[in-house]
Amino acid sequence: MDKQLKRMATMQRIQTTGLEIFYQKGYHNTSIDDILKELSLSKGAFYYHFQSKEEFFISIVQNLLFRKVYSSLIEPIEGEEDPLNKIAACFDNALETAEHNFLDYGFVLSNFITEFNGKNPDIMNYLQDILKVWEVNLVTALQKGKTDGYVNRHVDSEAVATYLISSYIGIRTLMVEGNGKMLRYNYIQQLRHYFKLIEHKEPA
Amino acid sequence: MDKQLKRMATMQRIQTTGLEIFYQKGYHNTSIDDILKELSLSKGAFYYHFQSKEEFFISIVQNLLFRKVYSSLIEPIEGEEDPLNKIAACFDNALETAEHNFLDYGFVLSNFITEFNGKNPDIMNYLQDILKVWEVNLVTALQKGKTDGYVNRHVDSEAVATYLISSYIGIRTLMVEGNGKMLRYNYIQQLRHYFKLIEHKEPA
DNA sequence: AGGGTAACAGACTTATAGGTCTGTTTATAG
DNA sequence: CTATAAACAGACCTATAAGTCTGTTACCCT
Repeated sequence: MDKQLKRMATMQRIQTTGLEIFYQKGYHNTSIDDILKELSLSKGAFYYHFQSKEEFFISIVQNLLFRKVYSSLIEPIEGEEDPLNKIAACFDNALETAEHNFLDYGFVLSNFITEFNGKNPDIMNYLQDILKVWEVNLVTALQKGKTDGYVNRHVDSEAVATYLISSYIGIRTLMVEGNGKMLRYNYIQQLRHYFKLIEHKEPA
Repeated sequence: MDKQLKRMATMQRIQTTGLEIFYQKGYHNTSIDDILKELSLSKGAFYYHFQSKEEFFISIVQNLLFRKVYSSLIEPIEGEEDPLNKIAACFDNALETAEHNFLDYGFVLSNFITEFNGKNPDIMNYLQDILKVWEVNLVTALQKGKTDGYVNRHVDSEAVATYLISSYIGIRTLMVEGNGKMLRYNYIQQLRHYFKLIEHKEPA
């Protein structure tokens, strides 16, 4: 009984620091030993729990990465009214977290997408699934915003979602260079500016 | 006399296919042998011309990468009137090129920034220099647009530039997943939408 | 024409990284 | 308490990749 728990605990431990180091150094630039060293674990332990480096990474994507993106970028918007303000607040919040990281490595998801594109279609699918969920959720929120009178009925929800995701991925990529505060401020300013165009306007 | 030319030609050859493969597979995932194999050249040739893999990569960044970004994203806007339309056309053009690549690997510059962030400050500087040139050029174009009566005087040029670069980096990252046509269409649509807000409005 | 050097070939060295395998510890069941 | 299997340790194997070094070819200069 307790064995199962211990097993899960160890796997979680390895996955957690695995994601951390993969995020910092990239998949190809990280060795299994790098992760094991951090945990003071042995090769035997690792390969007892995971079949290979690739299978290990996929398990991280499905478990930790998805939840990470979901809790920070999807859940805060889901089901809420006034989607535009919610999205802006959610993005601002996520960027604030990034800004206060001493050394920021960008948006985890897009980093991996960049790294695996054209190299590993299998992993790419798992990563793009997360993107899809995000996009669908944004579109749903925008559509709901229309019926609730927050979003102009003439806007193309899918196009807006694409544009939002693009800009977010981009600003997170730019923020790695350091002056995150300025970038965040400018970005949110323009985002809110952009939202003025697509929000519902009361007929005068 | 001719020696010098031959030297330059060979170096160019190695650099060109080097950039190609680094772009496709990433820096850490490409070996010198991968490049040499493509060229049917030997280790001796490579290390005769370049000191190390890193120095080789930096030479590529300074020579080829800068020119690539410059000619496709900076030069078409430089000095032109009506900056907003020019920028939209320029972006659309760049995205069209990407769209028609059978297998797209994203925006070269941001790919490398993602890969080297936190790992090699030296290389990062060279990469960010290119970004800086791009940003400065966009800001200049927007400012000029103000005096020429194309851009609203109240817009924050630097914030707009940041926003533009972000969205472009993001859309290029997204386009790797395949349906580039739809993404490009949606993106440009929203971009032009956004531009309506910051363009100069004639007082009624 | 031939000596000398630039340009290149390719075997070799060394380090690292993914993965295997055998042995040892630990914990639970009977 | 002990047999047994899970959980882990760590030496080992093998492949690859960066970089070195010696030898060879090609071209220029006098």
